[in-house]
Amino acid sequence: MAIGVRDVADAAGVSVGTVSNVLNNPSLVAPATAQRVQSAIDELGFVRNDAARQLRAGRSRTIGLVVLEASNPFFADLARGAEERAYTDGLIVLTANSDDDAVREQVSLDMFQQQRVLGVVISPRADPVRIQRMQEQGTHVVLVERTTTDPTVSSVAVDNIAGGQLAVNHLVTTGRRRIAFVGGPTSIRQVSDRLIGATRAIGSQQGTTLQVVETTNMTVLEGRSAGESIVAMEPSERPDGVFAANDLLAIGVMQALRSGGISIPDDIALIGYDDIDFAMSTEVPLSSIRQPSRKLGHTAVDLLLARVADPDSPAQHIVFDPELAVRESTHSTTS
Amino acid sequence: MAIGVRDVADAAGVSVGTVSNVLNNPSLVAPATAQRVQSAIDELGFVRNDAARQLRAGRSRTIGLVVLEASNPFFADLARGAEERAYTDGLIVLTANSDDDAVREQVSLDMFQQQRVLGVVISPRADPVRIQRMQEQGTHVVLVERTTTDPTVSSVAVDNIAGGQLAVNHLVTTGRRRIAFVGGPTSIRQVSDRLIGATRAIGSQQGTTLQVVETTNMTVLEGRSAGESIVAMEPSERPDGVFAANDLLAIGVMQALRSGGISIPDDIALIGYDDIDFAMSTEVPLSSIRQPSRKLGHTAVDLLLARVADPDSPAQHIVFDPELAVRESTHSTTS
DNA sequence: CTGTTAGCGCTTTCAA
DNA sequence: TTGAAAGCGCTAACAG
Repeated sequence: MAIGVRDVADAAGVSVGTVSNVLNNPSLVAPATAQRVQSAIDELGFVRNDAARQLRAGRSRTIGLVVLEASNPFFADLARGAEERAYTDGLIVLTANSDDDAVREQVSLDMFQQQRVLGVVISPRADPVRIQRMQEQGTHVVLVERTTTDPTVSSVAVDNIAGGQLAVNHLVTTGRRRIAFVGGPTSIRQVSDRLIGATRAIGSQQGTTLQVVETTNMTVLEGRSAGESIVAMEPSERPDGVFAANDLLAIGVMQALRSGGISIPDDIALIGYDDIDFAMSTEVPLSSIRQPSRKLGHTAVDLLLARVADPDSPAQHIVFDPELAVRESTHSTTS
Repeated sequence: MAIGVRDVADAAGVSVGTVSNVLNNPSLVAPATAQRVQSAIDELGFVRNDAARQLRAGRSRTIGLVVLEASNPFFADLARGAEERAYTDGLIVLTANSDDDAVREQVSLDMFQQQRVLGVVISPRADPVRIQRMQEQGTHVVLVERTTTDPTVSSVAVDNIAGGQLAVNHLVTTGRRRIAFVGGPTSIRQVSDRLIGATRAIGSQQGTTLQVVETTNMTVLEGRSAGESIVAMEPSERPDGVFAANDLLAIGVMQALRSGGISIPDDIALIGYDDIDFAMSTEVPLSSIRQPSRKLGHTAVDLLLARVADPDSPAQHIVFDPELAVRESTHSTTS
């Protein structure tokens, strides 16, 4: 039924080897023959079977990418960067959503290994043992936004501790004293690192306090409940500065505070994290900590391909610095 | 180097056929044997080679999805819906970004065909001839948000003409008379349909006018330039109601109008399209036309699998109705 | 219940 | 410059 090299060869009056050559090593084939074969291909509508190619090659031309949450613009941008980089090498990126679920992540990794991907780029989570095993089995791994003690695994990240410090320092500098950190679960490394940074910034300032409002995930909805719990606090207990572990949460917090009649930034200053495109378009433009998301994806693929090209090359660890983006949501009220 | 069924068989002291059976038809294998084989698999770290499986099966267990713009939350949601549906059947979704570029779309479709995907879900664009050819070659196609004259292609869509009407009727009902449509390129079917709907709504109302501000794409940035051009107009020429062809554009328009000192909705009412999650979180909460994005993805995969299961089943065409979501950006000023 | 074996469609030596 | 033939790793008959 399906057209294969055999059919093309017959139609062009050549052997299958020749057909393969016009496909892969055109220079070895006489122009006239190549022309004839090409016509046959077009006429019959021949489409190469990638499975067969891979089987021979032993490896596919794909890269696996596992993200925590594809609907978070930060990861969408990251994926974008990875795809762009892969595209220039004629590689394709398979994206999988873990939804921060260990099982789904495992399933995705299994599939990727079965596909014999060149390598895998993984954002947070992922069992270190599993990762090590994958590398032993020849599937290269690059970690995004997560460091590891395993010296054989490359990683690319943004300094989350510095980011947390940057955020809280900014709040304190603009006159806030009672800071709340909204985020969670803290089992996510990025979250705990940002919290560490926040704590550190608080520690170096007299008369400032930090309270933690833990969330179960990092969505707008969760942000809204966190915001509601802040609205419900005794005014004397209430923070005057909120640092949300990502922009989605911050947006939710903003919605809840405003509908609770609390003014931003007058009553409470608010800063997010990631600086997604929408941050500048929220009700009150949101201050945030910018991460080079696209570049992260791009660099992750770079690192991966470097190891594919030379498996003996040492693992690399690249860390980018976050930047503070100040907008209205943290404008100082006392000049 | 890599572990194959052969190695597992040797280690377990059985034949390759038996190994294959514990993998695919466990019920045919004696429990004790199966146990032994399983141990060998775990011990050796055997990972099935999907390419080989596919080669035998003739088809892969993947579905291809081509979207216009993965960074648009509307498409992200759509993809999400498709993935969820696919996951329940143990299928994986390969997502490709066309960026509204015909070449990239072609490349993606080629890759999908080479992978022998079960079928492809395509949002806008796509050459009808190419689609027909793909179907002839056995790759099923489902169109999203785009109808076709080809009776053999299934499609799922939201009625864009109705949506356009809904939007403009709402503007007119709340007292606006000089309406501007912001969107483009009009070569995108969704855009032209929404414009048709808008025109129709205008046509049925006395004393209303419609002007078109065409954009080259549908991003926040383009929206901002469109907004700036509106700000630059003579006040007497300026519209008092703007209908943006998607929310990203609307957000850009909002930014430009506000920084140009134009009040929303007092001076100009603004309505977008898609009702992405962020629409309710913009500076002025944005009215929009809601589309069941997730459901679109879900349904598209349903339709695809129906045809995979029974290639002779007739093509289906499902059309959802859009809904009006009213928020502050269009609140009537004159009560 | 288990073993043997013939390919799936392609690439790639090796000869001619 | 082209052809013939040997697999890549797996599954699915078919025998035993």
